[in-house]
Amino acid sequence: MTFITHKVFRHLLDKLGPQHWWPGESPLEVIIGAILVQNTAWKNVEQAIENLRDADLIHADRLLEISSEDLAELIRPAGYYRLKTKRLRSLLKFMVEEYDGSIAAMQAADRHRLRRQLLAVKGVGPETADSILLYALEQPFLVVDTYTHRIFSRHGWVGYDIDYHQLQGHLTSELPEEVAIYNELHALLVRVGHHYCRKQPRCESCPLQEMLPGGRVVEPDDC
DNA sequence: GACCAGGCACATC
DNA sequence: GATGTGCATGGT
Repeated sequence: MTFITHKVFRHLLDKLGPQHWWPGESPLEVIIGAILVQNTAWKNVEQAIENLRDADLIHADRLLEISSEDLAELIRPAGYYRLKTKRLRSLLKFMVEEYDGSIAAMQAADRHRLRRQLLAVKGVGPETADSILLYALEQPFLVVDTYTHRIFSRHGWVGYDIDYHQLQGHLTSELPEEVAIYNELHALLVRVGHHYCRKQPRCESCPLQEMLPGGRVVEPDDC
């Protein structure tokens, strides 16, 4: 048993320090961000969230009161804005109908049942659900994303064809089930993931390439 | 101008 | 069950 995940976590945390995630000011803002960031650069999401903040719309009930057209216009910078308008509304509707729009009520619910409920909302897949659970509700679910998959498969630590839940299980099986650890690990992987190029099935100069043999620190660099 | 970004649902075979 | 496609803005 090598516990590569634990080694990667220690290495990145030592080298880069805590990332203080999620970049959002309230649980609801995190939830909104989780939808808006789907297949989108965070930079674009920031502008959309700022628009909502400026309009004082970081409130589930107010967001459901305004028209879809108005909401779409506000979140336009995040891309896929018509699609994300629908997804946001269906998620907010779920929260209001099932939990009275209360973050505390969601936190008090059985976390596995809540996860299944979130996955049943159109537009909420496993990564979005886990992002909401971990970063908005502080429940121990590790978020797996394209960077996680790219990093671990490119180094040969897992097979390229591994799916979301297999990868999630592989990673969590080597870690204590703790919110603080899941929080940092995902944040660190996103940070370093930006330096892994999309194509090459194998890359010799990716950031963590030389981590294992010598335990040597490697600067993140383009590959 | 091409390529990419912290996914997901749906169509088609 | 696997594979392909639409969704869209903004930065490099």
